[in-house]
Amino acid sequence: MLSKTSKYALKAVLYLAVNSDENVRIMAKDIGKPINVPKAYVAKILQELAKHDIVSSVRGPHGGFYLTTENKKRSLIDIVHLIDGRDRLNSCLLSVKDCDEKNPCPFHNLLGSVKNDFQKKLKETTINDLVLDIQQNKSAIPL
Amino acid sequence: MLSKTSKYALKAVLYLAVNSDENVRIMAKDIGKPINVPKAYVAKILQELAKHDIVSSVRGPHGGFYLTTENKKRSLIDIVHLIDGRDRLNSCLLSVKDCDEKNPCPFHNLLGSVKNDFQKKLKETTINDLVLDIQQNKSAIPL
DNA sequence: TAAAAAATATGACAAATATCATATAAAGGA
DNA sequence: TCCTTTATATGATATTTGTCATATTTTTTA
Repeated sequence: MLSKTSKYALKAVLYLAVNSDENVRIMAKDIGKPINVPKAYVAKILQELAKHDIVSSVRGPHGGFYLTTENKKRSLIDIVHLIDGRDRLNSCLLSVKDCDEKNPCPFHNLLGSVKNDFQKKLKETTINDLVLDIQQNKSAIPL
Repeated sequence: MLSKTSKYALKAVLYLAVNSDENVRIMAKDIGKPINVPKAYVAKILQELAKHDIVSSVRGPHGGFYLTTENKKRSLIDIVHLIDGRDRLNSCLLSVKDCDEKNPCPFHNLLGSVKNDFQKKLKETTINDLVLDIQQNKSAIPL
């Protein structure tokens, strides 16, 4: 449902959400370890995220990646859409070509609601929501 | 969530469920087209399914693949487990190492229920259930 | 203004997944 | 018994995805 890359992206963004802000930046090379993602790969992913304004970054000494308050308001689905494309989540779970509500494939009725739930949650949840959960001990880092 | 291969497997099995029985067999080469799966690949998948008794087969003239009434009673999850292995469905959606109910990762609370739903439905639904849906016009082939 | 520190851009390499091809074994019919 | 027809086993190739490396650009600071 989600590619490894977008899982990595979600973890990286959440890590930044918890540990960075406008004044505290984190370098790419320091992010891989705590979230269990190969560090060169996380760097590449962060670059992509920065390019699309999902995370912020500055170069040079004391630079790094960080999340602004604005950044933190984004919905999780933005991240997934950027990395995996919109189709991956939207398409029929069984990849049946002409499957939709009107003409459901046999798996559609069965799994359609699951898929909708999934999308809905990703859509409704912001990065900040997850940070709050962590702060209220409802869930735990490390990732 | 599901590999392409297990989607193909599900489609192939369903196709056989609808179109074959102990006396009516279908050759590998005739299955790919109607379900939109490369025909050499579907053959390979069917062999794997046959080896594990998810579909039945006979060789030689008038041979082919088919589903017995017993075969049709299987749950969909058996197919997925065989092809993708048990871990793929069970593991944390974000692949966080030590994530479980007791120590949920930030995505666990959010998406855990979706995953459970998904598994539950696959577990509870048999091939035959899907066939019935089709016969009652609740859903449609082609795949 | 030069040197150093960081992100950025690009692409090479590796691994996993999907696709295709072919030789072998079994079954049935002549 | 031999030929044909089919599945089976195996492996080669291609594609996609993930991983790693490096040269370039921008920013800061001395």
